[in-house]
Amino acid sequence: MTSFTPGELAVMQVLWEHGELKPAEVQERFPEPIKNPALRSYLKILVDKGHVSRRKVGKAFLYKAITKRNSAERSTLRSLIDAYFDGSTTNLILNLIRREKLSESELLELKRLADEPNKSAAEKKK
Amino acid sequence: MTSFTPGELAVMQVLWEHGELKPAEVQERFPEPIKNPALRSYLKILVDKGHVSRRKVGKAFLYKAITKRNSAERSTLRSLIDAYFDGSTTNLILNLIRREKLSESELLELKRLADEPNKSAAEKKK
DNA sequence: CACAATGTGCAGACTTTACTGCACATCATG
DNA sequence: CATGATGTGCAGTAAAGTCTGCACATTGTG
Repeated sequence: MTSFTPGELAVMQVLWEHGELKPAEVQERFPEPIKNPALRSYLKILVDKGHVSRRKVGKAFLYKAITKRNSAERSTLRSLIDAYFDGSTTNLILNLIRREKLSESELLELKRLADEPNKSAAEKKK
Repeated sequence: MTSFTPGELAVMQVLWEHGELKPAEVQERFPEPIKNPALRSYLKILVDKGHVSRRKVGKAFLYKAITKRNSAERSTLRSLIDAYFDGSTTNLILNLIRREKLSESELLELKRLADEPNKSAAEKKK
């Protein structure tokens, strides 16, 4: 059950996007201003929990995400669906479609996917 | 920005589903076993935050959700979409459709909705 | 009235998150 | 080798979230 606090998630986002970084580099790319020690505190927590690895390069450490973005995304979606959509992904999809005004191309894409579910499933891993 | 802690959310779920309840009734319907004082502690927090109202009936209080399920659902979805789908609801929809194997009837419902977006959009607002 | 059953108010304790501060380590370079 | 820039380790504070304990209030029934 992969779940992150807001602070942890923000750090993971940066690492997912940029790969292997030093603390100061994560700090620069952080969505809001954050002090270096605060940022390092998050990194330590994530390393302790096993979501991030680090290796020494020169005098500093490089940090890298171990937990994949896709995995975190799925487990977050899972709990949202359980909490609000009776555990049914289809309920969520229908709800979103009803709520959203989709552009022409988006509708076409949807119809294409709806028409060819097996094909899209097959090409998931290329 | 409506957001709940796990404990608060569990209480809200019970109230959303069952309407107006006494603490002991919420306790009975709670997803896991929970002691009465712990449960009441959650109720108090939710009342203090304005998400739940209560009124005295006999010697006890009846608790009722003020914040609507729909509203909490939306703001949770919003942060999930911002965190994992570039802020695009359509990205989420496409991702879900690609990931999910849908049944025949679900596909038909999807196609129907995709074909008549204006109708469903029109009857929502106004 | 007495009393058990049911409920309430409230003061906490314990845990997890979120952050701060500072002394010490490494290293290029003048 | 002295120094300043850059990093690290670690202790500690503060606030939020979770949960407990217990004294007191209300009500139905004998």
